[in-house]
Amino acid sequence: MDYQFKTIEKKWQQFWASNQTFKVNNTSDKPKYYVLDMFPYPSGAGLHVGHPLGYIASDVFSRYKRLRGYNVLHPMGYDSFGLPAEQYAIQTGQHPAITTETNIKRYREQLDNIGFSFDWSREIRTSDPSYYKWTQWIFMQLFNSFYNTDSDKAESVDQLIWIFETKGSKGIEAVCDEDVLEFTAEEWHHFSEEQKETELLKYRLAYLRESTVNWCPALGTVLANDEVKDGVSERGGYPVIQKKMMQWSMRITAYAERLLQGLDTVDWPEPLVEMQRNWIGKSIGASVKFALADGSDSIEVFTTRVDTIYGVSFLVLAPEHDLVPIITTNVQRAQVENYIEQTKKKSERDRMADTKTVTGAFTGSYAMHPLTGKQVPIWIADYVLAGYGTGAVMAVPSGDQRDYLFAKQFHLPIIKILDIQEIDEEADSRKEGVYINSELINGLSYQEAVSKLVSVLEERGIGKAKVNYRMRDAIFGRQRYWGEPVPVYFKDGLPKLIKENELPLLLPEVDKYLPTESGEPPLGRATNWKYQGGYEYELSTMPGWAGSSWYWYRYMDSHNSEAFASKEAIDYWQAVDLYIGGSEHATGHLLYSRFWNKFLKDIGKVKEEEPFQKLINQGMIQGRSNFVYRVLDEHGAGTNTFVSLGLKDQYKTTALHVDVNIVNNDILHLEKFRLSRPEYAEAKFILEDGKYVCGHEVEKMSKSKFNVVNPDDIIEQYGADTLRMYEMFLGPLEQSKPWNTNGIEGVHKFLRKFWRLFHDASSNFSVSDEIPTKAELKSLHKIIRKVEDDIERFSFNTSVSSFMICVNELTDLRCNKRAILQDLVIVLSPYAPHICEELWVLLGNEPGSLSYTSYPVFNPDYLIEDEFEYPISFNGKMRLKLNLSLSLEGIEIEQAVLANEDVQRYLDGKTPKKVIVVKGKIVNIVV
RNA sequence: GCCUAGGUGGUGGAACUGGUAGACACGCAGGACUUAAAAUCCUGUUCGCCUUAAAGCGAGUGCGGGUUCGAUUCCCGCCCUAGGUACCA
Repeated sequence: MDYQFKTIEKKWQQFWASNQTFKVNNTSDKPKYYVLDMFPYPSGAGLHVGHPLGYIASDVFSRYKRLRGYNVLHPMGYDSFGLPAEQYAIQTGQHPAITTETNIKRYREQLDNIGFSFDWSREIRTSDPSYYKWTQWIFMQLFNSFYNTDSDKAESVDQLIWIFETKGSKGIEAVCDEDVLEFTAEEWHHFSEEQKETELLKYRLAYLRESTVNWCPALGTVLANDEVKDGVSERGGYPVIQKKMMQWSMRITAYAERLLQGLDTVDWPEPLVEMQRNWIGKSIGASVKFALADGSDSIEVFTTRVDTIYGVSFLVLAPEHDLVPIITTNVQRAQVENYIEQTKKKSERDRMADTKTVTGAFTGSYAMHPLTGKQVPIWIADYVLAGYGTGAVMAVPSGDQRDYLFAKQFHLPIIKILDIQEIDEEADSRKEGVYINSELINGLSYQEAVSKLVSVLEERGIGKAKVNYRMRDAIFGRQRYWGEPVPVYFKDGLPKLIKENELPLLLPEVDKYLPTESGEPPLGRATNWKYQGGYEYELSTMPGWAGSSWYWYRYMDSHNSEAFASKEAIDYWQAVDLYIGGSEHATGHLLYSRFWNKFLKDIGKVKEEEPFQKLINQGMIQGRSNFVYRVLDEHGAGTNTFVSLGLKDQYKTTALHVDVNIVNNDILHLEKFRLSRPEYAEAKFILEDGKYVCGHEVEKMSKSKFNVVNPDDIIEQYGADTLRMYEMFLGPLEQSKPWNTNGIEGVHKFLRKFWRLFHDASSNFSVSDEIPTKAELKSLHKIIRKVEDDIERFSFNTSVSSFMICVNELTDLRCNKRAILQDLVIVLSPYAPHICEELWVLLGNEPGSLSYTSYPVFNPDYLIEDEFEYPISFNGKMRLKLNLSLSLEGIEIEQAVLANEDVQRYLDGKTPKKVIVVKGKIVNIVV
């Protein structure tokens, strides 16, 4: 029989499903191995060929690990809460749950077509109440916890209450808001219930806080940064301003140091670790208080360069800083208010990105320099961000470039503070030389100055050494419908948890998925949605990252109704051994997940400090768009004539995207093009060599660019095994690359050639039991070792090439020996499981046993060589090759090479200056 | 702007630890088989120069420099592209 991939693939997919071949138990004699993919958001567009890349890699790896004797957990599910379904609901009125269900069905069909070895009995969906019940439960634990910096872990708020009751707030070691009260145990007892709750909220890990959001007054809603383009809403183009709002937040900053330390213990790509380090942004410095000149208040700044304090010539506050309205003088008020208005229109990213234009406003007030007592003016500027540090900086123009530009722009003094500083053109941030113009530290070096200053500041109570993190607490509320409801109601304006046995708090029905007329989130539309019939529920929902911050535990025990996963399951599976996903999650999902994981560990629910031991980023598959060129007439209007790429320069044209699915190797299928749209029915073409050649460009894969390639179409034409191998063949897993179906023929041909090894000229199955030759064994053992090495270092593309080489060799050797082919089937099976299952059974093995057989043992004896073809180079340029025995040592090789007449011809009578011999590698002759 | 990664033939890529640049494929060109097509197989294919041919010469891994007997690989500077930048997931 020919290679009938359609029949074979359907057959084995059904076999795996009905026999539950990949169902895995939470107990086994084998060592465990947990392979996890970042689960997908089921979008309406379905899977495109970019999505399965990581899944195929992890599937190859999982299948390989099974062959290596591991009990492999390899699950899949859906991150099914999210904005797109809600946008669609807004437009169509369709309930997001229905859209989501449809999309998931489609995803599942598409995933099934590819032949993954997932254990589908463990499937999860974050939007399913049986799942989000536990997301809400974790929220409740966070609400009920505070971070004890003494024990360095989260502890129960009951514990905190006990401390307050017995000792008051004095000496409390906890991460909390800045405005906490100081009180004695006695005072605490006299607090009203309301005062107590207000105070406790300042310590809870899930708490309410005022934070800035993109507010679109016209739409009456908060927008994601994604939905804001150039300061206006993407939908409708309405103005967007920055507005403060009470929001649920997560005190992730409490975990900053542990999140940083943990990075040293995981096996992640270094760039990703670096991104997380930068995100956490630990900086060691000092906080310094600058008293206002009138003595009414003080401004606290954080600086990493306390040594430059004598170079301070002004202070800069973020425009949002609380003190700004208070200290602004009447003379300056109009100017300051105007500046604040301007700032509100800019997003934080715009403010950071624009370093060219220097803007700011003078408040009219002055602060006192804490050491010299001199007056320094207080300005506001948008390069200072309210959310970072204290929202105020001491400006040192001689040492900081932004301060330098600011000082130049507004004619503020620039004070030189180090003898080596060169500040004619720009700021000089070096820490070398000795200090000048710096009273206490004149003549000292950097190290000496820092320690002296810190002790002086501490002594005088105006500053102290401080560690600052760039990372901010994570906003946890979304003014959206399609997310987990927050299990909180309000009593007397204070948040209270619902009872645990009332979980899940179900998402209520609403008439529309829009904010209410009064600007409340969509949940405000739910009728009769009140706790115990009277209390207001929290109307915002949880963010997208809530459900994905713990999901790997749910897979361990996905049907458990008593706990998010049983203790036994958690103890057995421990951490994820291999996690594959995109690097776009570097600082979002991966940081929040680590945070929740650490929290769950603190409260004794899980064992691991770090949830993902090894992590691999798969690159993004970009689209490869094709273009046709429409000829323009003399008025610049489009005609119905299209000119081929090579001739387009002779005409005035516009490029139009054309569906890549009607283009083959950049040649347009003319009939399909005419049929693609009514207006193209009569299209005329100017061809080159009888063909229409399309232009191409690499862009994001998206519907609007007509460059989306659906895996189903590829599978229909070539089969799942071809798709799997081709995705791996495309290039290194970690690298981003454009999808181009052009090369797929080669992989498909390979599989057919592989199939033919097992069949005679008339397509009958035919293998022999003869003893293999040395050459055949060499070919087999090369591939056994190569695939082993490649999979262990996640270099899947090079394996595919090697398979091709191996099959080419065996074809040349006319090898159809069972002793070779049976092992080759096992080695190839992680990549192309369907064809291998079929051949495995044809070879006389038990159906389904291939997945759990053993990977062949590599024997190096078959690869030993006694000769090597040495490349002989002259001055590093390879000129010829010489076959020499590998038993020869350096000097013998040199003699043999120099004795060669071709070498002598190249030398042309000259004596070589030097001969470099690397045994088994190369000979280089320097002339 | 900042953080991170990448740039090698017409195309995807290989070269794993500083040692033969372009493996393996696609495409293209030529050929075999076939009534024909599909399928399959064979040969060639980095560019330029020279040559009837064999062979030979020169350049070449984004650009400019450096280290080295030898650099796609290491160092310095620059250009371009992609991802992230806290409410897309």
